[in-house]
Amino acid sequence: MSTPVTIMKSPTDLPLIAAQFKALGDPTRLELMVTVAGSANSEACVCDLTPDTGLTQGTVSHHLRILVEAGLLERSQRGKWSYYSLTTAAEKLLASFNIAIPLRVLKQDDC
Amino acid sequence: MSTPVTIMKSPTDLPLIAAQFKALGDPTRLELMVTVAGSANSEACVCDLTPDTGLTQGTVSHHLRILVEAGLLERSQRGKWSYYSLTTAAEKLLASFNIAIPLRVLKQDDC
DNA sequence: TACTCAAATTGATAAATGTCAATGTAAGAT
DNA sequence: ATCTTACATTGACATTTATCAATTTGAGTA
Repeated sequence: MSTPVTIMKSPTDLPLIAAQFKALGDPTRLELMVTVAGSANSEACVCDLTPDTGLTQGTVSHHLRILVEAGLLERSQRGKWSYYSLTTAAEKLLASFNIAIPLRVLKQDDC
Repeated sequence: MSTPVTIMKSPTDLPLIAAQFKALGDPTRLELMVTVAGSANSEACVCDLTPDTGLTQGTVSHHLRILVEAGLLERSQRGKWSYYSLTTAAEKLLASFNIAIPLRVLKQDDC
């Protein structure tokens, strides 16, 4: 009988994980993540995201870039627009915190 | 038949959660958390934690204070020593990331 | 081609952060 | 009472960060 075992991240992973935590450690960026997660098709463009924040478009682009570099958002350009969506890593991460992840993401059976 | 529902944090919680992420977003602090989690009785004193980091004792105390203020560590003084241990919030948080939480913490039935 | 719109990038600046050396504090030991 | 030991705090400093205003890039449009 196999007992459940904790899969432990190797110490090498810690800086990478810390980088993800750091990226989420800014209220604006966490709000961006939540907004993206709650958007139609789980994606949003900069013009959708900017007004909510009360910040400049350039600043929002900057935050989005940080989230992309942390592996939490993906960027896909269609026409003039850049659409940002959660990576699977980010979905798991936010879901484990019960942070505003729409049901669609969690109920994987009917997707 | 009830369908599983995501408990969504209210937007008000986001700054608090961001603060916890921020506290964990430093490699040194994340390493401190892991070391504490892996220590005997899941607690450690500053003198145990300092050498691993390669940092000054004062700096380590500083980081520990930040983790306490974020609600991730608890401090209990016994004699000359200050023992730091994970809060239950921190245990859940790290466990959801499978980060070096000893089995003892996870197998709640035999505690 | 020239124009428009969305987004990225640059440069500047004020604020926050991580770190150390030095000092302060408080509890046990001599 | 004096001395150690463990830890916290302070002050200083270099680096990083969040932000804006302004400019550039790049894709569609007239």
